[in-house]
Amino acid sequence: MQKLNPETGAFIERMGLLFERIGTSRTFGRLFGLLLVADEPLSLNEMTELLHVSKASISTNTRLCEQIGLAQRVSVPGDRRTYYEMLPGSFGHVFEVRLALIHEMVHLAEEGLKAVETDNALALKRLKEMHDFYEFIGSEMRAMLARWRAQQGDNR
Amino acid sequence: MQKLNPETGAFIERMGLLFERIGTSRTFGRLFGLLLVADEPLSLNEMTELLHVSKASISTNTRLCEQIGLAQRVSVPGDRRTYYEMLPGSFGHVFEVRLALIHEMVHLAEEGLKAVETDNALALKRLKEMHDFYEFIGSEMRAMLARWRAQQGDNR
DNA sequence: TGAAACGTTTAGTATAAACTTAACGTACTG
DNA sequence: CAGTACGTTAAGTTTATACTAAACGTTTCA
Repeated sequence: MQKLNPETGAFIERMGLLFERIGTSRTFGRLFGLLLVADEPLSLNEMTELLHVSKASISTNTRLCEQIGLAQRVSVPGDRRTYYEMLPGSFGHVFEVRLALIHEMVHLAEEGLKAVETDNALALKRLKEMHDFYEFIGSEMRAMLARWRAQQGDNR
Repeated sequence: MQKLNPETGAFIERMGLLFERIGTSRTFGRLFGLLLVADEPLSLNEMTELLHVSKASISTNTRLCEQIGLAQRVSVPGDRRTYYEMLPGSFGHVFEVRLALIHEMVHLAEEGLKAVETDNALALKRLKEMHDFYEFIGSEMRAMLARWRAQQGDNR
């Protein structure tokens, strides 16, 4: 992967913008996009050149990718560079981060129910709605993810 | 609602921090938290005092709440202030914003499939996974939300 | 042993987001 | 008609985030 065709470059930029909207940095999204379309594991220098981003930034973001479980390091005998490669199932990992937030919403709603005055019927009603909503959504989403993974396992 | 008890204040702060993590401003999250626990519609001045935030910021954020469909304006005859009140079903609205992002992911995956070289089997495989994943998750989530709403409707 | 390659870390910088202050327009009220 | 209340808008400031440049430590090789 010495060079990107223009369409692929555009795809990577859009990944950057979209990931920015879901709370990561633009560079992180671009990097994830690059790893997604790579035809082979990439070294830090390659990523630096393809994305026109500093070595330091790539180093930080690749390690972040690895920690989250989106990419893995690949080593080659007789080569001291470290290559990175996207892992299958990454999208599920991205999704799990959202699931964790949903569960925090459930807990927070419980805190709220304990916090408000007992005669504040409006607040109690709304907090109960919040609690029930996120509990419902959270458990459904977890089940959904499990179904996806089972289905993926079958397709191997 | 002249004053907040300390626990409710803590709840509001946690709402601020949690909403910050899902991409809004901290103040927006606090405001949403305040509207959630309010025992009556609140005026701009009340919100300013309860949250210790400037009038300008409250004005901006209440209008944002209204646009998204989280709150509604309430007017009182013989009173020229505007009051705001949280709407039931707000959590579903918050959720719909996420759904829109999922659909963008599907589109972006399609762009990617058109962009990469046809002999890049790895990229094609990953982009297909991305596409199928978000399509699956997106349609399931939409169905889930519809189920929630139907169930809520029954409980009225 | 000295030089080069590689990746990390640190220090400094740029930028975007969101706040406050203050000015403003409009509409009531005495 | 002057003064006040209310909400919006505009200008300026603050802050956090994420970048780059550069120094660094380690390893490899001539």
